[in-house]
Amino acid sequence: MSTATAANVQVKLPDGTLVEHPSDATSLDVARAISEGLARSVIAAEISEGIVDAARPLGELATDNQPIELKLLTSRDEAALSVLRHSAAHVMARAVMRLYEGVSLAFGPVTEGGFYYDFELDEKISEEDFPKIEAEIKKIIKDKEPFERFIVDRAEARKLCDDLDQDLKVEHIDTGLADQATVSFYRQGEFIDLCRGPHIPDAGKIKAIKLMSVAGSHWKADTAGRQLQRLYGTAFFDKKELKAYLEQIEEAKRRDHRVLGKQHGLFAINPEVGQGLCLWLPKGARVRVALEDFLRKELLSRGYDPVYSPHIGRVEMYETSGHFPYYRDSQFAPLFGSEVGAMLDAWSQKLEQGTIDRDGEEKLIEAAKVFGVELPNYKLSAAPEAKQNVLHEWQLVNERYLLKPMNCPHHCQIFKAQQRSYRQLPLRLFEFGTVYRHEQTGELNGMLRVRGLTQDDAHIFCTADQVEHEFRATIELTQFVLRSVGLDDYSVQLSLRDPNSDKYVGSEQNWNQAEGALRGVLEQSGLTFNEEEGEAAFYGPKADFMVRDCIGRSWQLGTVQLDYNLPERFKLEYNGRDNQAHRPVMIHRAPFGSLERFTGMLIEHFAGAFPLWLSPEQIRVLPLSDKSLDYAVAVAKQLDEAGLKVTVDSSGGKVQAKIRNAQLDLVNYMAVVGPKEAETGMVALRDRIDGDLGSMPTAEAVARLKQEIQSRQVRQVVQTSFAAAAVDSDAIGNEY
RNA sequence: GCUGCUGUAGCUCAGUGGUAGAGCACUUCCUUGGUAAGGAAGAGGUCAUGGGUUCAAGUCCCAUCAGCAGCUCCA
Repeated sequence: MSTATAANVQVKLPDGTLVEHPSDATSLDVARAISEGLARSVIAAEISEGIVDAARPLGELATDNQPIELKLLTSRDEAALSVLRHSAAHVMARAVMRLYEGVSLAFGPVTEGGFYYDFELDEKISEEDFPKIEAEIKKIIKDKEPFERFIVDRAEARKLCDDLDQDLKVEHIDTGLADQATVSFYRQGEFIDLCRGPHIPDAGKIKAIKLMSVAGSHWKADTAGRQLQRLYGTAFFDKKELKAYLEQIEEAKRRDHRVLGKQHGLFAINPEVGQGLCLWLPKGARVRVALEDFLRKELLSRGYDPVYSPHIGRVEMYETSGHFPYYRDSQFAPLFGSEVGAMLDAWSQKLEQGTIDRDGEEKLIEAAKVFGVELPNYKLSAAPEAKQNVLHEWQLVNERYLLKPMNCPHHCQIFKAQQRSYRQLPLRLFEFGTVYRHEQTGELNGMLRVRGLTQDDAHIFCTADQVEHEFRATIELTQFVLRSVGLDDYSVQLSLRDPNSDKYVGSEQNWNQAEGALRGVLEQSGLTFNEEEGEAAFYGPKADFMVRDCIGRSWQLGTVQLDYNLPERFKLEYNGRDNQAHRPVMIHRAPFGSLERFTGMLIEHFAGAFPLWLSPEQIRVLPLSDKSLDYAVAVAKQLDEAGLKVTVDSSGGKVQAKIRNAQLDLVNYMAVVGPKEAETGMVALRDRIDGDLGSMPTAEAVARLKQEIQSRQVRQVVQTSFAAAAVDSDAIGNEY
């Protein structure tokens, strides 16, 4: 029985104590009743419905007669950082509006590392303007004005935004918020913004804030829509955390795989070869070979069969799979057996888009004749679809090829190439398959996003009963692979379809079955995973591994995808125990994702200093002087025969210089050899991390290195961690 | 693809409309050494490409190409 009256509310604190306050009291009052110091440090409050302003009257928060379960959030709570940052976005927007004329506000949400606010204004903001904006921000913070929340109905809100000349907000009230009866605003001094909140009690809580960058963006993410300016910033509860964050950014820059890749001769991309086409230089290729050999051996021992497929395939096959029409814009244009092919292709597309008239068609028919192509069945009066069919008939006979954009259709054809029995299932086909995708120029990024990439691809064909076991096995394989390269911090994102979108193919039943199977295995696995609607591939749900590297950045690496659709489209069948034809289920999986992206990520993760088993140069022999060069070469031969990646430094300098160069080249071990070693058949081993290890027989050095390689030991030169950096930006939704 | 910024020696970068620069790397010579830089000399440039303005363009303007950041996208 609650003792709360209409004028009082009961509050239950996390330790279980019950306190009673007047219903117009706020979380700040609750804190004040405990201690003044707590009241000063309260940022926001958490109740069962989510995070709310510490300044909200408790009476508004009570849903029924039950006590409010209230947790006071201070700077120590992770969720409080998002509240702070969103409030910082308001402060920044306020400063910008004070300094510039005609600022139209868009959205100002929290991001992983900070916050941004999108503005529409005529004047271009540049980084040179940051000091004056930051100065204005400091003034606002110094005034310690409170954030005040108020609620109005939609019509009133629309008028308020209109009066404030905030046309983007007006548009949003008319469209995005059309179903809301009332909306909330926050006022801070002269600054009023349509906002769901929550906010910090006053701007004085922002102890460290910095503008980071300015960039273009689009209103509601529509590239055809209005162009906005996006101002990025970050904020923290104290200056030390900001400093640590800025250091992390610097560290990330130092680890940039494009810089390290060039510096250490790992890979190159140049415009003469083509945008997004990666050249693996010898040292980078050695890393790749180590990864490939490792995975190939592992897959062979786990019941996979190696296969190979060509780099091009007929367009019709990709039409069957559904990829060709779906990804038309991000594929390289089809290759044609005849020059007229491209013309017919463009012709067909114009028919589809309705961008051709009778005159144009007649010209094209004439042009086709010039190429010797007669189209007697092409009737000008026919429907566009019928005309397309005529063109398509010609295209069927006169082959069109696509640079292979994915391996799945080929592997489906390999499944089909032989009669299949349930006894052969699961059939696991793997290939380091190189595929080509015409990614937009703006997407390209070193090795991380390229136009030609090699997937460590495999497709498992199995019965519905085997799905769960196979899915579990691929999850385990991925975990094993990640562990082997020293990546231990990861979670899984389960990507599901958006039931309201028409982007997805296949039956409702198949989708439910597939999604249920993935969820079930993940639940049993004990892995932490989150579900994302609308992130699935068009043919099936997927589980992606989100991996955190050693400086706290998150990467999407390995993927496992379930697919009931391609087997259907390719009419794949196996003969069951019942002697009936059955349709197999298909699992797509790639623990690395692509060799390019994975290697690029590893370069950044290890800052270019690969663990011994992946290292392109495991040991370098350093002769003390030319007098010891012959012995050095003999030692190198011994190391090479033992299977180690070894080089000799035959340059003329002093051994100190050779050591320095080897250290800078990130060679794992150095074998210093002089007259003393030559006499006794020894090497003076030096570790790049621990330094001089003393003299030992060459065989002992070999054994030591072989052991480290075999155990795939990961010894990082640089181990850094930045606790303060990342915030889960989904943890709080401050935008409508 | 869109917006903005950038493009000078192999690399990192200086360079005021008036003779193209530095450090590292490279080549040659000297030095022959014991755990993070020995010394000297030399070579290396269509200043991204194409136009334009100007007596004169690496420098100012335009276009193209490429890179970077962000947006959008990622089978």
